[in-house]
Amino acid sequence: MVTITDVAKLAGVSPVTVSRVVNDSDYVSKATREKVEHAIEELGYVPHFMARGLRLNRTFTLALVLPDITNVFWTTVARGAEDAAMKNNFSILFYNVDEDVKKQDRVVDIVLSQQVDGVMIAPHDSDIKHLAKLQHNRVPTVILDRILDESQLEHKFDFVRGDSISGAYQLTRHLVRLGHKRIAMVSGNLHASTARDRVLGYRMALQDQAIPFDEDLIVYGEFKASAGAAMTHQLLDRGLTFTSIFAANNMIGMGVVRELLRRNIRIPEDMSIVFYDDYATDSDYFPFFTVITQQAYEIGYAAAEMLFSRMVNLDMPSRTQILPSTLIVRYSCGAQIKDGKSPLSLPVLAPSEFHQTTSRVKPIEDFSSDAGESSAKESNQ
Amino acid sequence: MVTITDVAKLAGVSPVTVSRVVNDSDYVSKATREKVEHAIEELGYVPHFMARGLRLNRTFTLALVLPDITNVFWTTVARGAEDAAMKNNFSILFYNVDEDVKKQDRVVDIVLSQQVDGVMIAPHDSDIKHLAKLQHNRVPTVILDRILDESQLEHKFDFVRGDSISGAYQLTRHLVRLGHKRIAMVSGNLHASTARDRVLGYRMALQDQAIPFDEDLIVYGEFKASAGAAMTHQLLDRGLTFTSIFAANNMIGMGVVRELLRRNIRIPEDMSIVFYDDYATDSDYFPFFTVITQQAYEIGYAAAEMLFSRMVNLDMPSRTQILPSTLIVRYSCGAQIKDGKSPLSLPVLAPSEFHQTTSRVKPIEDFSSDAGESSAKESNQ
DNA sequence: TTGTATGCGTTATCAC
DNA sequence: GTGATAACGCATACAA
Repeated sequence: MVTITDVAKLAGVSPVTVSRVVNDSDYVSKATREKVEHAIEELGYVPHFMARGLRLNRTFTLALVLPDITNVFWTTVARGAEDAAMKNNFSILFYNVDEDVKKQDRVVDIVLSQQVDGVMIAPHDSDIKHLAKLQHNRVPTVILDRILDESQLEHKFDFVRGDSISGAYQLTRHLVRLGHKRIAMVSGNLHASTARDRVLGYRMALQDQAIPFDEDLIVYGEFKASAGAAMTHQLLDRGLTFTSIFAANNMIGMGVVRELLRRNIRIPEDMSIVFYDDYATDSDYFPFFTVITQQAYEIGYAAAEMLFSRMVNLDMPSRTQILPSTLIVRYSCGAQIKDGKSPLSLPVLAPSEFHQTTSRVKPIEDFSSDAGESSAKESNQ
Repeated sequence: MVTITDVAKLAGVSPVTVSRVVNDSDYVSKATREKVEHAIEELGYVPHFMARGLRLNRTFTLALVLPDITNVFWTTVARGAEDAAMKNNFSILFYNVDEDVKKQDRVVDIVLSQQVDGVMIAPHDSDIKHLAKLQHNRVPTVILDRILDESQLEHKFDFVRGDSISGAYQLTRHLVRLGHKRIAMVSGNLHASTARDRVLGYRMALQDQAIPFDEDLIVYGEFKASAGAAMTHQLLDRGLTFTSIFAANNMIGMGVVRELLRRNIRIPEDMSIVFYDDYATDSDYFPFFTVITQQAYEIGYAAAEMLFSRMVNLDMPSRTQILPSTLIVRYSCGAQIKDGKSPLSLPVLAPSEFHQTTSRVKPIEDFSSDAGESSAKESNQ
């Protein structure tokens, strides 16, 4: 590897001078600057971030700790965070923790070891003590998406999140205005404040519209599609009457749809459905479900920016930034039916048909894929 | 920050001994080991990766350079890579380069500065010279998803990708078997080998089925939804006859759907459509489009593993791993119509209605969102 | 089994 | 303007 010393030798100067050129610090005569730049070019020198970091006690790296990058919501948050980071010449280390406290603990330790300059994390509730480690090491930290009970904590965190209560309120009110009185809720795991807040917003909307709350219309589970399907199954088996379902997030919503399809329950003719969180990056291009959409990109972007300002002043008071959500009305509720429009209607299939039609066809074998390449080829996975 | 020396002092040993305990290296008596571990616990010591890395010339970090994390395909690749990395106690730095050569060049430099132990990159074709920097610095590198012309290169890269030719072949053959003879293709940017290969597979399938190839049925553009819509617009305006559209990836596919909807062209009654790449993480939960799906997770996982093996032996011959793709038949082609089944049919709306129905409703203002918090609140974004 | 000395590549400090 | 020196935290070689 080519070091600052190599460059110095070639340019006939001292390493310090090279450093000054690289960092644009102090005064360097135009002549020597050019000599040095030439040498850098010739040798293909790139500064060694670790060495610099060791010296400066900075890594120019942020950590992003998410439940699962596979969810479009988090994906978009990540994109916002990365753009903000890149703009400031920072890199992003990302970790998936799957709403798993153990994984989260482990990742927090790794993040501390990595000496990142800031952490953005959507934490599991029951992990406050471990999160306190971040404070103890004075690592600037922004809590994403969720609320934490900070009563046990010495210092307060910074927060960036959407407004789940208001969002759930809007979504529920929308259903009520369409005439729904029996609205089931397929909720997330209560360890996350978002799940609790969405239930709260739902209840507040019902109350405001003088609709009785029925506890049996709520089911709780993981923020996953499989859980959404399972919860819907459970809900339907209770034999209650309801005309619409509120899915507590996009993954759950997918599961709800799946289970309804399986049971030949049509959307929206037989059952209306709304999601919290949009279900595709650019879902306007394929509009179907009515959703509350959060400003996911902005949440990520704002979180990174909040870290940068925090780095400048570690002792400023803690801040909370709440970004509004937006109701996007599409075809998955009963409204359009009444208006006589032609809604998107999901297919009604017998379970057997369902599996038949979404068959997986084997890849062809009679066809060599590797056209012009002669490199070794493996097919193990 | 608490260092190895602090621990040593508290435990009454030398720093080296602490190092030995932390790294499980050499012999340490049980008694001292316990003393040290106790001290570590008490002080909350975490090893300093940068310092260690400077010494060992390793960072335990991989770089993942993607076009755009916002695309579910890349998201899933990222998840696979992260899981594989985590399993080996490695972290992942991720970068979006948006098919932009400039951004890519910049990121390659950053990645070199970061001294990562390996790089996974889905590169822009016209950037071979810059990619060669990675080889020049002997950074293990895996090329994701694409093929590169390596003729200018001193060394060869490792590759992990799906088989675009075969996949496109299958997708096209599927359409032909359903009776389609005029199949348009909305292709990606030809700088990516995937775009070229998908066109190739498409042409080969046509040829094998003795269907004439019509150059005017292909349009080229970015791998983005907006581009997909624009290309479809362009294609439709040519006034040609065709019964189906092959979208070269999921993003493009979304754009195609959008433009068809805008023009009141029904899917699949008026136009069949297939995508290369699935359009949602768990699209089985919301089955609609017929797609070729790649083993995205496995691609990411395999790429990381390939890096690990490369680290062990930098001089082993270069490898190419090609993962098969799978055709998933759903409702977006003409097949189900002939069978008399009830397909999912996208809504037919006049453009005005379209915008009306997918309206964005303003968030409610008469509702205080911040229930129990007293922290400062900002609303800038 | 444990400790001492040294250096990884960089930059802050101080000297010239 | 430029250079010498020291230090960031850690792990290796070698000594004890």
